[in-house]
Amino acid sequence: MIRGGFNLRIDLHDKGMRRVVTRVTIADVSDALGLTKSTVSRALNHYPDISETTRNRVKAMADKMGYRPLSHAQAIRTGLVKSLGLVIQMADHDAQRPFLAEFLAGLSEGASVEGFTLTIATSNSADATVETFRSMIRDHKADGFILQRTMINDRRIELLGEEQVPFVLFGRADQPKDCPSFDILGEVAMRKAVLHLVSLGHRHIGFINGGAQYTYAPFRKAGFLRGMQDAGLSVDAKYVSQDAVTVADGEAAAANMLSLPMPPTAIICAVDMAALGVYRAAASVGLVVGKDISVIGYDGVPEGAHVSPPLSTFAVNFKEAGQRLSDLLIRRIRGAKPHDLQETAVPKFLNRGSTGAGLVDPNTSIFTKGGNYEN
Amino acid sequence: MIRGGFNLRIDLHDKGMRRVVTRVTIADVSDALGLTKSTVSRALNHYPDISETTRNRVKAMADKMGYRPLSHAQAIRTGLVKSLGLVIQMADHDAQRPFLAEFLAGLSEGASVEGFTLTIATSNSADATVETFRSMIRDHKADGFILQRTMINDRRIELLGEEQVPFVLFGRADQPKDCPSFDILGEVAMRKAVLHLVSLGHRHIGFINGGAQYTYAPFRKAGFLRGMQDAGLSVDAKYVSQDAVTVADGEAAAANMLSLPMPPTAIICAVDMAALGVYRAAASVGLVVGKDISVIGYDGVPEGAHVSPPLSTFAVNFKEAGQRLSDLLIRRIRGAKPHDLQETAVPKFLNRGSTGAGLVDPNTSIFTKGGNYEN
DNA sequence: GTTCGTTCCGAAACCGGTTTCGGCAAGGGG
DNA sequence: CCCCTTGCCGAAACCGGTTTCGGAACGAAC
Repeated sequence: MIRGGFNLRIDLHDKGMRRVVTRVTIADVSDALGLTKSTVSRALNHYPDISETTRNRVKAMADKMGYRPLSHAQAIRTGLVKSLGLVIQMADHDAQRPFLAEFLAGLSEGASVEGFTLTIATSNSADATVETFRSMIRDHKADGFILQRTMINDRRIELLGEEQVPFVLFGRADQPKDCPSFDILGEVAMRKAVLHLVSLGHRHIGFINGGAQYTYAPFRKAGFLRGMQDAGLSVDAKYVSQDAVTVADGEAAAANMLSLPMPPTAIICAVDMAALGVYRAAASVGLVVGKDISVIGYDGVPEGAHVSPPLSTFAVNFKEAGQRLSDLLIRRIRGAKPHDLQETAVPKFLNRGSTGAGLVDPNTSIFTKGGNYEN
Repeated sequence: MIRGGFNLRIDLHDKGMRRVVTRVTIADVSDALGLTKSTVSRALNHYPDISETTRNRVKAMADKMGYRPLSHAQAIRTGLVKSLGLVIQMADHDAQRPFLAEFLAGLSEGASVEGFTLTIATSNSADATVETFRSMIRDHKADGFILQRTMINDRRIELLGEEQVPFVLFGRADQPKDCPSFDILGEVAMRKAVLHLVSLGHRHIGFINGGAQYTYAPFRKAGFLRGMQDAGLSVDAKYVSQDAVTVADGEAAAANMLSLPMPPTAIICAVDMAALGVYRAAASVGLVVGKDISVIGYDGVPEGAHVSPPLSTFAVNFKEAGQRLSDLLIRRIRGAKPHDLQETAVPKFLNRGSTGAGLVDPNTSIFTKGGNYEN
């Protein structure tokens, strides 16, 4: 069996003399200084029993010689591979897919700041996802994991909890598990959407919620209800629909609402793809979006910018999310308490033209109370 | 400094006795068999100096005990970390972004079959990309790299060549460097697009090429020219445009062509985003796509399915591409010759409605010769 | 002038594997 | 019967780091 790897290279300097060029190791550094490996190691790892003078000499020599510890060599003793794991579960309706690149960019940036890398895997089903996690944990491919698309009764949380592996959620856990997390406050967006429509004169507002298995759904619905309440409007169950994540889902749900005796003049969707379905339902009954009916989505998918009129929606900053998640996870790996590792952000409203005046004179203010959902 | 990592866990079995559960190592296996570590290692790694009997005993015991070698422990001796590297350079116009998930899925699948994982990083510029590669090579984060979006005079190829690091191209190299690669034959698609339009009666066909810095551009243009030649049509330089990768680029290029004395009745775009720009240019001069003017794109971006009429285009199977690339790269890492590691595939035409009859009676055949571009 | 406590570093074990080297036993040829 | 392969495995070094342990040197306290 031949020695592989490209850190062992042949150099053709010295008049054709083949010379094996190997990387500079900790022993090279210690030899150059007349110290031992252990001293150099401790000096570089901030052990307290190394004098400041020695530490400085070591540091100087180390980067003069271009020494960089090999993370997988460190790993075998420390148990830390300096890598963050991400398992991407493929789903056709996944609205996050267009943003995967940005999300990864954020994760990667956040990780590289602390010298971590990103190890990713994909899977095709929930079962496969759990198996992939098991395998990555068993082989210690990462020191911790990022879980996107938090679900209700999430098996990943269960598994990682049992195995005592650090993780961080993109989203919020349904149970009060006190998990490290970063979440976008969809409820704030949904409430804003309601108030925006109300200010345009709408009074009959429908709501099409997203995937029922995700924890975001109850939050977004709560935001919608809160907005309606703040506007002093009552909510009829017929104007509220569930579990629409695709264009077809959205179209069906909207077709239903639009066939009611008193159809809504505006529809808010918890996900953009459903909102694009509303466009189709509207078109098929001869309604012009932005005029006869107002639509507001959530996610900021690129398709929304190319329909007519462009879909007003709430854009999520996935790059920032990724960056924050990496940071939180690394701190978790280093021992921080979950309670100190919970952050949230607010999505940005993109007012692009799919909303128009409602039936009521916009000047008729009906606001009765404030509420703490603002921002 | 405290021992980190989650492979060292506390188990609370045995009536509250805290017991340290450590993973099963090669020494555990050899002890259980009364053999030495070295024998077990060689047995599992197909060394020829181990008897078949012993090898079978070792294998049986190893998976009875659930032994799995730690890849980073192996790495320090073998120099192989069993990981494939991918550096994603972010660019606003990147048409591959919507397909990143599929691409990663393919890469991940292809990698995991051989026990490899995927290590990814992102960068914001060409310079940053090169620096990221340098850093990943220096720290040996991967045994080889996948290079997507092959460019003309690609600095990544240069660097990886110098450093003698295995890599594989998604696309073809401009110079005859004999690199391992997987590529989609855009030229076949472009030729098909021409012949399709010609069969509909079009005689004045414009071509808007994609990013000039990418190696795909000359190929796609060649395919267009070949199609025109095969159809016996001459090509006027005014009907050929370069370097359009965004909607705005495509719109500008199309506006130009449409303002010519004899505007084209059909336009082929090397990238979908440019084709979406053609839609806009057409609309602004009152032309209806699919009727007054035909448009064909390339890539299969999701936005194309949501415009009206849906954009006819060529879809690339990114998942397959990723899977093939992983396979080729792993074989390269294991020593296969670059010459044996070159594959291609053909994109699939999605005839969705953005093309219509041209000015000439479709029954008037003008085909004179075949050519070897078919498929 | 001991004794004791610090400060700081070296020696050596260790992590979990792989690889080299050598040697024992069995078998074949002379 | 001896020698020389050949097959097969053990012993030990090795990979590049980290961590434990112990002790030398020094100053302060008694």
